[in-house]
Amino acid sequence: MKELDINQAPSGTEVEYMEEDEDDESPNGGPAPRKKLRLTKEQSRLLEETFLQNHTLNPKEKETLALELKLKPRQVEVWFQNRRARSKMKQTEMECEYLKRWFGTLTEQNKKLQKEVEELRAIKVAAPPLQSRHPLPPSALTMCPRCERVTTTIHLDNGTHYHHHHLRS
DNA sequence: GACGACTCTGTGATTACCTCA
DNA sequence: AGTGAGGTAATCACAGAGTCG
Repeated sequence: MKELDINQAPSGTEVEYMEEDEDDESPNGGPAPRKKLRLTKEQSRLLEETFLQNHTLNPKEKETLALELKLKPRQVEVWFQNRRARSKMKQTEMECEYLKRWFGTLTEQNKKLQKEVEELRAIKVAAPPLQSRHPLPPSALTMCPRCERVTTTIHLDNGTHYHHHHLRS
């Protein structure tokens, strides 16, 4: 496993520590609490800019960028790992939100279609003699291009035909 | 207002494990 | 088959901002 102390920034860096304490050990001799490094705005900006161009770095690019940022290559590597992971998580969250909304509209559509099915059933029950003389072929159930609803075409004796919901409206 | 305790969020770092050359 | 490099996923740890009594 990689055994690098990445909490120890190279001397003379612009890395901001929250408090100045260069010791590796606490006064009582125990292990020093892990300090959290914060990148400067400029470091973050350059990292971000590089990330937008390419989400992964080859060893040469990593080395060059680390030199430019006055960070260890390992720190640059970690930054890119985290950046990839977190942008993927953000993307997944956005997709999740999208699917939720899509589910909502599909549910709405489903409700409307169920209602239409009920209406069609009602028509079928209300007009059995007409249907018995002129049984509806399956092709009579079509999508109306005008209102984008499922329609039943009703054929009359004089040759005209109507869509049921046009008659009702 | 200012304070301290607490919570939340963002992010640097670590670890375990996986994949591939 | 074994190995090392580099990736992801999960998690830890800390800083800083926000909130509240």
